[in-house]
Amino acid sequence: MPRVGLNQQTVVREAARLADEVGYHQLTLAALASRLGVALPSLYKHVRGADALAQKLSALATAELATELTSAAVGRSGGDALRAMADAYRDYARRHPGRYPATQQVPDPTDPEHVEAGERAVGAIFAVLRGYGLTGDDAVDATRALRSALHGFVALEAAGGFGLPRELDRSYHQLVASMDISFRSWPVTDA
Amino acid sequence: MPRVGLNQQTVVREAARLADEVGYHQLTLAALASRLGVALPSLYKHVRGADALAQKLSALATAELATELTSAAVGRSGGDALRAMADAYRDYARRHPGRYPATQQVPDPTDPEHVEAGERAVGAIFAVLRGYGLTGDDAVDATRALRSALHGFVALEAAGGFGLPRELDRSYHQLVASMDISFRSWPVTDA
DNA sequence: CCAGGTTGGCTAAGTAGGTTAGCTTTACGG
DNA sequence: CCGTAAAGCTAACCTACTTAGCCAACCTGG
Repeated sequence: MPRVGLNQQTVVREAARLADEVGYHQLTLAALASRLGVALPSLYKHVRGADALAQKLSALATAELATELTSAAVGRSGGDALRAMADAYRDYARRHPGRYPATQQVPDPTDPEHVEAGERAVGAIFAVLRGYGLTGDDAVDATRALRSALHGFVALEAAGGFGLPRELDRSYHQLVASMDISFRSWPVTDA
Repeated sequence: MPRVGLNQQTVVREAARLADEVGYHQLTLAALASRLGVALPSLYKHVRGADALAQKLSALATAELATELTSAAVGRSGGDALRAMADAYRDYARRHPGRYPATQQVPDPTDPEHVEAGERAVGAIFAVLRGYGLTGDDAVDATRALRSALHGFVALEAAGGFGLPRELDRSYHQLVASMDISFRSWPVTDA
């Protein structure tokens, strides 16, 4: 039996590729093993099981997303940064339909890289909002609002929840523009 | 073998209850059958399988949500209606953590009740936005924006994606208030 | 250069969930 | 009160995940 030479990184990377092809929920250890040219139980030498693989995939995708959000915003500020980051967010979700859902898994506290990736992602959003002069509780609320809007749109779009795919770009731009306006006069109520 | 006297409605209703208790993804035909006091394959006399059950559950939950959204908005208009509907939306998702995810499934075109429920739900949102003077493409964009914001928040909240659950009410109210402001000056860009 | 030990691969076997086939028996309508 | 539609059953099989335990390939040190 010739060795294939896998390690955890190659396994998780291939899982990401496979997920993008067949969909997050169709990612299966059996398919992954056959793709890697190995019998299914061999995967257990590299990942502790299906749940652990999903967690590692989440760490990978979250790190990628954080990086793309960060670099989209670099050198910009205000509405400019917001639009660039929002476009990068949706773009990532569409280019990686299998990885994106993994980013919604809450980071495994025992995996420092995962935790760091999560912090980097929300940190990128936080930084953009600081450009609007938002800090403290206001920044927390605004971050949650922005994450909600972006994730909600992207999730509904991916699920086909908007019916006909026509004019989705325009709808998204309106949504982002409306958040821009809101952030300029945040907080929007004194509650 | 005494008959239990099931029919499709009782099966789907019990599935909804079970889903709320154990979670949407933990809903299993085996658990449902044992809950109904029946052997697993007997369920196939009432639903065509696990996928069909999920679809019927979606129809049920969508209809419930549509009804609650509609009655929250009745007799109100503008920001008042928006806030009432938004509260009803989040409230439904929290009271029914197992049914809510089912509402995101796109309606089965071959199930008239399901289709009607979906139309009623987005119709309720549409009606509130007409109170802002929005029609045509603007109303489409605004509806998508509102659905994105509400679903995004509720999904992230349910997933524990916001970290500590502190001050979530305040964050939600800010989000809704910001949408209210945006809708008053919609469209928000001429793109 | 070969002798270990480590480890990556394997097969076999078991669990859980879903599905189909086909039988039995209840319950109801004529 | 008989015949039949259908509600329930058991048995069997498929896919997916997991664990146990074996074997061989690779690396390292003597």
